[in-house]
Amino acid sequence: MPRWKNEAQTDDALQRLKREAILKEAGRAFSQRGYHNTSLDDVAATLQVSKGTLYNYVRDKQEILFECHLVAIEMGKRAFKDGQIAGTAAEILDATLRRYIELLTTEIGACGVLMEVDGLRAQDRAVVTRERDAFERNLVSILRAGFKDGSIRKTDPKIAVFAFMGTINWMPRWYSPDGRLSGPEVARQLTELMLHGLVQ
Amino acid sequence: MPRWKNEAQTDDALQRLKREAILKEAGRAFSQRGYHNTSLDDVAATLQVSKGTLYNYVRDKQEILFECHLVAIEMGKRAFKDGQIAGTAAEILDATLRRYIELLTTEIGACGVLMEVDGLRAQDRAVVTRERDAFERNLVSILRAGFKDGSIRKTDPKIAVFAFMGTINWMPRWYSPDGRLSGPEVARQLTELMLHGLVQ
Amino acid sequence: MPRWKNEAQTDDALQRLKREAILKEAGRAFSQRGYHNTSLDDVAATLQVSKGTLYNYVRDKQEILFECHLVAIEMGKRAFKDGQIAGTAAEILDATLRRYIELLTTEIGACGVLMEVDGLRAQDRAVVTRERDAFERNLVSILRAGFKDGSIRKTDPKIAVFAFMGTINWMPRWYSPDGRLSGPEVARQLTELMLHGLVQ
Amino acid sequence: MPRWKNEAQTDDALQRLKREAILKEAGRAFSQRGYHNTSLDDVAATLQVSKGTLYNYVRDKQEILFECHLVAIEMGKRAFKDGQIAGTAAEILDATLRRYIELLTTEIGACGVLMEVDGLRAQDRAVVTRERDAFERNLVSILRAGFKDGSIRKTDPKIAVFAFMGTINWMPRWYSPDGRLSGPEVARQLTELMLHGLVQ
DNA sequence: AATGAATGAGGGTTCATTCAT
DNA sequence: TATGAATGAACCCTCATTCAT
Repeated sequence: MPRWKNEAQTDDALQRLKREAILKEAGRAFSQRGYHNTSLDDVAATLQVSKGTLYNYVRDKQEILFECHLVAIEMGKRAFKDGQIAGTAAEILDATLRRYIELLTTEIGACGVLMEVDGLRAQDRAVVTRERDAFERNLVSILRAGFKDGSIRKTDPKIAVFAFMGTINWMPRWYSPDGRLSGPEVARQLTELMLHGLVQ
Repeated sequence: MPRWKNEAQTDDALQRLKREAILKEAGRAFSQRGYHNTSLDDVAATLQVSKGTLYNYVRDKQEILFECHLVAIEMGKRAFKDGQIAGTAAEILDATLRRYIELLTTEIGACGVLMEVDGLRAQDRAVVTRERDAFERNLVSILRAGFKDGSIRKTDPKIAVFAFMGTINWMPRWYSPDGRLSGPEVARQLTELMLHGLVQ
Repeated sequence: MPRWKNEAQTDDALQRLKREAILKEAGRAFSQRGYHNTSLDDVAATLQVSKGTLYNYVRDKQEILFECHLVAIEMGKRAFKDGQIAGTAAEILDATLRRYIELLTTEIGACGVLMEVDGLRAQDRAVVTRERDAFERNLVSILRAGFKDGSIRKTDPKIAVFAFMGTINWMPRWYSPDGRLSGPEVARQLTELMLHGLVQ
Repeated sequence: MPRWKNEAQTDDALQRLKREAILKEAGRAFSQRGYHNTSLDDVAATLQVSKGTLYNYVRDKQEILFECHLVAIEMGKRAFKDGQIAGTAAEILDATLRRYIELLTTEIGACGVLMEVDGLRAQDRAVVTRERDAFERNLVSILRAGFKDGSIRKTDPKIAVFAFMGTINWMPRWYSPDGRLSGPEVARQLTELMLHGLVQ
């Protein structure tokens, strides 16, 4: 008689809810301790469920990892959509990054696994790599637009993207939903840092 | 008859060279694939040596990890020393970060393990944590000095440090010594990004 | 579908029974072939179980060893309690030793590891050493009482205790529950030998 | 340039001396810490010799063990010879056991391995078993003679022999040449205990 | 659907043994 | 002969995964 954190009405919705609970908790644990430092025993224990039960909802550990990547990928796509405002490239970049970080903070578990690519099944890895490349290309596009419209300083766009990704992927190591700063606040500050730097 | 990549003159130097070769290759592998994704079999195979041989030079896997941390820590200390130039806090920060990145690029393997703290022996972890905290406090100090002398914009110093660390720790995932950009060039660009941002 | 030698009614009792079965078989093997000559593969194979299964019931090999020691220690304490009869020191010694041997023969596996102290975890070794010293001191006390009440010949008490311990610790090498002599019979004969010697 | 404890004149004698030094030290270590708890690294280190050097003098670790057994076996034979005095069976037994213990104390290392039979090569084990059986049969013969001539109480002779062996084989765990009691003194006391017991 | 026992592959570590120098 | 580096087999232990109930 497991104790799932959430309850739902229909049988089908219940199914999905349980699966989500597993993905969420696993993602959280992966983010904090790392994928390989987290055993499914840990995850099951936190959910007050037996380990075997997990396999009723997910195929294997790799699938969990893949799903976490998908969540982050989805957020990236969403951020680009929401960032399509009218304005200079710099303003679009600002809106996009801020939105991305805001979304990540709502489910911090998902994005802490972005560095875990080797753990993925080959075919899943292909998907993730493709999406991540697309994400980075999109960022580069915004940068190039900024070079053109003069709103962004000319720098090596790849380096800039790497700096973004590093800053963002490092978040799970220090951000906590219960911490001093709210998600949107963190998003605001990080984005400002990345766009305007420290020197005045 | 193993084939070590490097050769040396004296016996003693050879010993040290082999140990360094192991640390270097292991660090490189840890950086690229993660600590837990890298078996000592892999490391040994790359060095064309049997796994048992590794144990003539290192005590265990945890020691390798610790040594990698030590290298990065040493680089951090060195960066602070070399960054003690005359000038504003912003100039000092610039010099320090740039130097730090320059050093890291010379031995990129070492810094990719900075996120692997759980794998360390308890006593080693204490050392690493203490040093990392000192490193971050030092950065915060520079920032505060910059707030005072007016050379640095007032921002949350902790967030800024987290942004730095993320940017830097992400480097092993994309930087390659054989790549398009040299270490110093990467150092210059990343530092400029962090200090001056993207918006002009 | 492993085949445990014993079956039990309740689930909980089954758990304990399996653990006991492991400890018993391991103790038996340790006694006959020595701690280091016995791999957990051997133990698992004898129990017709995979090696991994053992770890559902015991933490590690050292714990098994420690538990064996505990059994023997417990028997020693029990022997002293049961030996507290009214009578001369010689009679008490006789009752105590006989009881000790009787108990040991009921679980011969346990006492064959008494010489394996180096394999123990440091903290467990401290316990075992403390208890063994207490056991030997108790025996010496009985001897000294015998010197006083005249029931025991004056001899070096430490040597006498060493002789006891040797005689007893050697038992696993020759005693078998299925052998010619029953446990109590062996206890009677050994005790008489130790107390009265061979010469008439 | 190894440092052997002993020096010798001829080349051949030197050879044998070195071999003996290895056997002695190994036997000592085996006795104190057990066969499997002693690595050849330990032995080599104590002799201030490299591990590889050992293999110039002994075939392998098993041979060392076998040689230790042989030494003890030889002592047993010698004890029987020297114990062939005129007198009752009890007196012969006394002389034999005392002599045996005296001899063992001169090279305490050798006898501490008597319980390590599983480590032996099959063919060596056959030799050792045969000799040990002969030794025990010889003791039983003396006992039976004592039953006849009335000098020894009628007891189960096998049990008595097991008691002897246990007492003797346990010696390496507590006897030290530098200890409070000399070898002959220990021999005297142990023998008296075994023959006359504790009760007066 | 939930359980938890069982499994087996994989990795870290030790150490006896070999071998080129 | 002495060395010590290298090897590989053996063992302990973890953990993702399966399966009978």
